[in-house]
Amino acid sequence: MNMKPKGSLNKKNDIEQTIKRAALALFAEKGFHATTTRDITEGAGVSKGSLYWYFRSKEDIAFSLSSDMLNDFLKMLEHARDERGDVLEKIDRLIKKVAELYYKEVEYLRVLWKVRFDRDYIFRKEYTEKVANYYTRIRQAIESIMEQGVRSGAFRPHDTKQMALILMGISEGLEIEWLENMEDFSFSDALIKTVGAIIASVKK
Amino acid sequence: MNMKPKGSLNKKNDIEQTIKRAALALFAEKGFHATTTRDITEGAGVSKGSLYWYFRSKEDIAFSLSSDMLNDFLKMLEHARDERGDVLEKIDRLIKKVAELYYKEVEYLRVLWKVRFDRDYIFRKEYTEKVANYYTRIRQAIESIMEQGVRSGAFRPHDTKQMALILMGISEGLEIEWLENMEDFSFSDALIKTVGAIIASVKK
Amino acid sequence: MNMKPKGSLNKKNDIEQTIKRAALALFAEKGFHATTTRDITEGAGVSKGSLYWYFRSKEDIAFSLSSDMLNDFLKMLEHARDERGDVLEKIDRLIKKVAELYYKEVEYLRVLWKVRFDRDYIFRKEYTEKVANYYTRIRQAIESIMEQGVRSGAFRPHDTKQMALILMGISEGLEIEWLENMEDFSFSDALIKTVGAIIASVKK
Amino acid sequence: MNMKPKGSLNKKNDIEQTIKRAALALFAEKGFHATTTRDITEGAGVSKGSLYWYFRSKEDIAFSLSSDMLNDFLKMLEHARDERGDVLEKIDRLIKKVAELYYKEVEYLRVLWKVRFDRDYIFRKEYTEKVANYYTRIRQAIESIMEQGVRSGAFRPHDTKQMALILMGISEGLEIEWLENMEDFSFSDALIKTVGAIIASVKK
DNA sequence: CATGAATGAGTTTTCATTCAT
DNA sequence: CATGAATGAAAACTCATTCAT
Repeated sequence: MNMKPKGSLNKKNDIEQTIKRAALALFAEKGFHATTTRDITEGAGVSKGSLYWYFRSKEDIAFSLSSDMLNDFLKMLEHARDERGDVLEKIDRLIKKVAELYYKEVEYLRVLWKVRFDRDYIFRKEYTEKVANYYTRIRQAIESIMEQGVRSGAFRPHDTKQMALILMGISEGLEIEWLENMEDFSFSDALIKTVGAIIASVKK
Repeated sequence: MNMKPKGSLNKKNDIEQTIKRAALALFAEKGFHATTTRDITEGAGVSKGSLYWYFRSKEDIAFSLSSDMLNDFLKMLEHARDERGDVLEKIDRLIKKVAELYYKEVEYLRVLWKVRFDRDYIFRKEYTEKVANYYTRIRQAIESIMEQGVRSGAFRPHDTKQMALILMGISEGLEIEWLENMEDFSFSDALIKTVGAIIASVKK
Repeated sequence: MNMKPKGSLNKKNDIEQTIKRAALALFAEKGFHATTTRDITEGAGVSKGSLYWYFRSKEDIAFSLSSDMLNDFLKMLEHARDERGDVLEKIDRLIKKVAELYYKEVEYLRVLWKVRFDRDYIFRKEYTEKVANYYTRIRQAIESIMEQGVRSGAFRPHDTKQMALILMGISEGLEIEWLENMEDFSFSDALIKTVGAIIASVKK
Repeated sequence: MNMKPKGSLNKKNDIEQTIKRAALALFAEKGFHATTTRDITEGAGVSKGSLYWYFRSKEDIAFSLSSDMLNDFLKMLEHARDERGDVLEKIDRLIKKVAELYYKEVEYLRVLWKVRFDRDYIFRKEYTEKVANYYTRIRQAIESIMEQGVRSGAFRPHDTKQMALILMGISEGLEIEWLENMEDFSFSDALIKTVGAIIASVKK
């Protein structure tokens, strides 16, 4: 017994993953526009036909990559939100996890940024909305955590939506500076320090 | 009185400016890639030939726009740096001015971001280096101001380069959130609050 | 029997050849500059994409055609050079073969001339050098044959390089006059007569 | 008295000549297509407007240059034809004069060749016919000289048209080789030697 | 006469996507 | 499923020529 029941499925996933890996590296390095489908197929060692068998379009690959990362990130946040325990500790843990994820997935991060301001051009509406949705849910998760803080008495009442946007902004801005000054800038230090200062300002 | 001094000179600048204005709006809306030279010439009401009479390439227009904004921003910072007076007050004034500039020139800001992560693809080396230079000088100006604070005893000694990168990151992150959530997010409030918190953390 | 060995391979060559044939006729008639890629694709009944699948550029097609002809010509000369036997007979045979080739490939000849004096403009360095190389090797082959004549005692010692250039010049000049006065000028007669007279002048 | 009655006319000719000189150098170096009207105006230090005041088109300049050279050449031939005296001496003198002219006007020669095989593309019909006419008259003049030789009993009867085309061809072929191998090829030597050999073959 | 800004038709080339094999 | 040849719309850019000043 013990037959491989999903041989072909695995193979399918293999090729799909190979394509994504190649595209990830290329998008991260050169961006979406500068990367041609030819670059991707050559990088992945597959044919044009295969690329279009597994993905509807170049855009689809980019969306898939973006989605993976945003999904991971969102899950992390929602998990933190749903977790019980002290808000301050929760935030501490979260920051560390976020930094960890970013350090591990720099290429994904790069792709996210390369794509971000051209979203409307790169993705069709269907996708753009999904991406926008991720960002909304990310913000909402952060908002919830801040609300938990307020409810628990750790923070004094404040405009939690505004605070969530600020916290997102901080994280994003530090990401950018980190990606452009990797040698002499520690993202995790900066994030801890900066978020710390902000949180301090709403502490009771 | 009040005669127009030089008809033809004005006309020249007129067309150049018209092209830049049209490109600004288009780049801000659709980004560099999605904007065709045809879009620009139609938007400006000029011919292809005129576009290429005043600019060497589409890239050249984008660079010119980016440059304008970065220049203004850099001047503001360097002016603050060279100004005498209390560091804290200086920073307060600066923040207000920056916010003012951004509110006035949202389109420029948008173009800057639309172009930022594709720089290497959009601009050739010659230009990329110039742009990179602007960012370096911007960081250095911020650094200088922080050093002034340390020397004057307002701040305790700290890694001013890191701090400058953090401050840039904060401003940038808030810009992004502002550009994407304009209705319910006040860039200037957020900037004041966030920078305030960070500065507080290095105050003596 | 007589089956077509490889369908798809043939097809590939078919299109490539069709493009070359169309370009040959057009270049010969109108020259390189007056022929647009559109002319070629329409003439060949293929799409723009196909043209650029088989050739890197319009220039590449012109080079390919030039190369074919120069190659044939060079081979003919080098074969004559390497052949044993009496020099005078060798030259006689060669002249006949050259004339034969030209009569058969008038269009190629025309393209060669249409392209010759704009080489530097039409071809980039990479190609120009290859073309220049052909001409050098052609001259050297002729030179070798003349040296054989001197060594064998058929010709008296003379500047063989100069002689080679003269012989090339004669052939080329007669080609030109022939191409422009085809009705009332026999290239092969003229070549036999003229080369005969020159050869006579170095005979012992 | 002694007023300059044709001041402006001279000036007119001056500019015209300046433009032609600049175009001559450029066409000789880069050819007709690679030379833009901008190159010419910059080379001549005049405005676009001036160029088009003195010449109807770029083509017109090229025609004017070609025409000058062909005219000089034709005059030389027709003068020789009309001159009395021994045919052989006449031919000797002519060859020397032709060589002299070519050595003096290499740039003109280059332009003539750069333009020759693209004539139909560069010149409109009106001009092409004029150029073709020059070549016809050149051939006819040579033909006449050969006929003189036959009539005077110096040459034996032969197809003088064919001979004229051969002589033109020889001259042209040697020109080409000379232009492409100037360092180690003497056009005048080669012409004397080659024409000598041909003429010898029709001598009685 | 002189200027040079303005024109726009026309050119080569790219590249995401398809589909017959 | 896999291949890669074939497609053609679309893009950036050039440049001879004109004409208002």
